[in-house]
Parts: sequence; C-alpha cells; structure tokens
Amino acid sequence: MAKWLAKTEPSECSIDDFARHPDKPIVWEGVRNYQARNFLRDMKAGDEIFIYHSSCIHIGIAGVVKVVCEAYPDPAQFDQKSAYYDPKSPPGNPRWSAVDMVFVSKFANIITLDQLKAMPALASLSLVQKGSRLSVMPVSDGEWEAILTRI
DNA sequence: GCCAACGTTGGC
DNA sequence: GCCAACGTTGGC
Repeated sequence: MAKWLAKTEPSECSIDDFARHPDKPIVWEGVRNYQARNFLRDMKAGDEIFIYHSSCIHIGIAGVVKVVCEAYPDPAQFDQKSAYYDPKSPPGNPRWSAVDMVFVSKFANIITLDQLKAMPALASLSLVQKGSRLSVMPVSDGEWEAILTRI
C-alpha cells in the first residue's frame, strides 16, 4: 500500500472531523493543482495518509486517515455555489478529482513542522522544502516509519 | 498582516 | 514559447 501526506487547514477539515465520525468517509475535494491531482489519481483503497494541519496555531501532522475508493470527478468543480467551482472544467472530461477518506488514528501530540524539519530522513520530502506548496504528496516507506517513530 | 515563493494566465 | 502580471499558499 502506498503512503501519502495531505495538507488541510483545520478550520476547513481537521483530523477531529474524521475522528468525530470514524466510519463516515470525508470527500477530499478542492485540490486545484495538477501535480497534487495526479497524486490523488494514483491513490488506491487502503492507502494511508498523514493529515497535516497548515495555516493554523499548531502546524504539523495530526494523525492518519486512509483511502476508501479510487479517485472520481470532484463534484465541487461543477457546483456553482462551491468555492471550488471551476467554470473551465469540461463536463465531458472533468479536470479535477476527489477521493474519499476515513479516520484511522489521531496522534496524542501533533508532530510539529519543526520536528519534521529536524528529521534527516525527511530531507527530500516536499513538505519540508522551502517554498513548497504541494498539498498532496507521496511518502516513502522510510519516511513514513521515520515520522511514526519521530526519528 | 506581511511577504517570499510558487503556479497559472494571457498578451505578444 | 516567452515572460510579466496576477492570485494563492502558507510560515512567520
């Protein structure tokens, strides 16, 4: 199973939103970057994802969720009332994708960005690189283990 | 709120 | 295809 990391602003969707209804999938919508979208399309049911809280008080990885279905057209791109509406997305060939995710676990303490930056094993992870804005990214098995064990 | 870094757009 | 202008991201 592949591993991933996805960023979210907790005011929009946090690990607590997943934990509140552990059996109810949340639609991961609104990705509007092609590289991130392509990673969404590579996801398979059962893949695990670190949930990273950005633009907030406690920045860092807050827990783990997992993918429950393959990518499908993001409904928000055709919803004129959505902030994620994209009038230029062709209905016959939807530009943007979404996947459904469910709760796996919440960390007792957030693994902070400072901690992540201090881990040698994560040096090549896009998340810790200066100026990186990629919101969905692959995580290698080695990186995953390093994060779980805080090495 | 600031601003550096980035991705996208659109004129040429 | 170039690249300036623009809007957005996201840490601080």
